[in-house]
Amino acid sequence: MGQIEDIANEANRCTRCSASVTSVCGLSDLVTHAGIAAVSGRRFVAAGQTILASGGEAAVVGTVLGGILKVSKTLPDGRERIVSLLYPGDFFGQLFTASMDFAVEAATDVEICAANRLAYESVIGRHPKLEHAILLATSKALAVAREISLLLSCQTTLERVATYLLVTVGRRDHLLSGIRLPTRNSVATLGISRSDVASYLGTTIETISRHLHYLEHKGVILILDNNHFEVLDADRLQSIAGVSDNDLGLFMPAPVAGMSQDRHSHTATVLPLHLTK
Amino acid sequence: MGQIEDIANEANRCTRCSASVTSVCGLSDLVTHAGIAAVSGRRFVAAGQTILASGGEAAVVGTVLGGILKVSKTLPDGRERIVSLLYPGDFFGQLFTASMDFAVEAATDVEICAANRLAYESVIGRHPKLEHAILLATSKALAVAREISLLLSCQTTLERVATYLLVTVGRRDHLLSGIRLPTRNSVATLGISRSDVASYLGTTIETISRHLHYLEHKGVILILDNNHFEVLDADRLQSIAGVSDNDLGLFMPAPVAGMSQDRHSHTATVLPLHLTK
DNA sequence: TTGAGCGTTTGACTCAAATCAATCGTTCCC
DNA sequence: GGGAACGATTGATTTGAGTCAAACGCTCAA
Repeated sequence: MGQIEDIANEANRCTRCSASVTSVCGLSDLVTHAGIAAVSGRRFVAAGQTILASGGEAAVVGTVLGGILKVSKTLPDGRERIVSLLYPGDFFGQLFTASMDFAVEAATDVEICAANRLAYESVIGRHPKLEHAILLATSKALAVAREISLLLSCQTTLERVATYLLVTVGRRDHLLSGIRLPTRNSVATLGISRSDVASYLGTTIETISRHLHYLEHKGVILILDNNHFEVLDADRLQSIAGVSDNDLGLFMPAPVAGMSQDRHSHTATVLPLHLTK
Repeated sequence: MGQIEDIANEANRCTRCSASVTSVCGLSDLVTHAGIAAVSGRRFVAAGQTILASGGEAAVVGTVLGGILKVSKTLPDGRERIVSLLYPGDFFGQLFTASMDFAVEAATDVEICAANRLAYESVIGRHPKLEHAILLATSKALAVAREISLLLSCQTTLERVATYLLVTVGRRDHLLSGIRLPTRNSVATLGISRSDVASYLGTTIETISRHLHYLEHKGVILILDNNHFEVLDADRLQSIAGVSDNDLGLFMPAPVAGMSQDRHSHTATVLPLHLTK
């Protein structure tokens, strides 16, 4: 088999991958695809398993294909805080650092596409397009992390619970249709354990329980079971959450192509700071 | 003047810049330096001025040369929350997005090196090394943002104040010596207004005042004036803060070369990423 | 010198949410 | 069927920290 066929073959594994729509693998370039595919492999990880330990070696990086990963750190006093949740299409791991600042664990049973970090870095070195895609993904993760730190310090726990429900429903709608569904009656599936939700929202399971029942009592949601909640009044839920559509949108997955859509869309605009050198 | 001289001239403006040690401009490559210099210019901004408005056009990006910038968002109810503080050497602004997710304002009188965003992006497109440096900076900003969200949701306000003092002192020591000073008796200079500190730590000026006086009462610090605090017992302060050395280190500036030290620490000028898998 | 203006400190009060604790409901296994 | 194990709920209590308000101290200008 010739080199061209080799590349095409490897690349196919990526282009046919469901994650390539929203992940950093979503690149038009076949050669890049082949480069990633050559060092990557699919793996199943059971819920609760640690993929990368906080403070441990940053051995692998990769993409979530299915399930939910949590990025967390356990404090000296034993409490664990989840600083980020990663969904299918999200990149995980840390590049260009020897040791992990945070742990990466499976919040549910997950399927990942993983690569040796150094090998992946070498692919990045050969494919600027890939590095660009990763920069975009990292930039977005930064915006999300800052938005979360905003939520944590400014919102009440009720507002956080409401926001989480909205984001969860929004994510599902987003995945189903690509656009916001006209009907906003939707079911939020937690997916992760109640204690993980509590850790992510910086609160306790008791408080979450109270707020969920409060929201049901007010007729805003319907508790179907411990993991499923039907949103009856999305507008009311959003007004309780106190966040704008815009801010909610930050949490939604965005196709890689869309992230840089404005890059060449218009010519240079005027600089407000009136630049001279 | 020939082309070579032109490049050398432009590049000199960057290589001689004090920020190039810790900023994304810290690149060995003269051509890249020249590319950045060609689109960048120095600017003074008075304290309180807005450089980029939240939701506004992401018109410029750049590097802090002196002073402190704040990255913030004002909530619908009028309260402002600072999600990040940027010090000399830090990159500011958002790349590859049309509108700003957060505002960027001068917390003190600042000097910046700014560039039109689109022009800068085009430099990035021509210089993968620059994009790589920016990826490293963004990755670090992400780790810091997550660490902050950890502090906000897990630590008491007293712990946050203690952590802030430690980080402030540490940053000064860091800048002075490049390494940790043997003596840990140091003076923390707030630099920014008390209300900015409060906003950054997710608390109020009253609470900060109380905790500072509590720490003085306990003999851990000495209040010199409203902006200067001598740390008398750094170990005790750290045990009150309840954070590890490692976590504190995340907040310290790191030379760009050092950030990727595990990759090509030996030869800075060689083409990056020639690692085999 | 005086007083306006601003930021800081201090005190009193309130409240959201954590903590502690008991109960309930499942599931699963002997 | 019984009961251990686990998670979710509900209640009672405590507390950290925000809010409100008053007093203090400093700077600056008339």
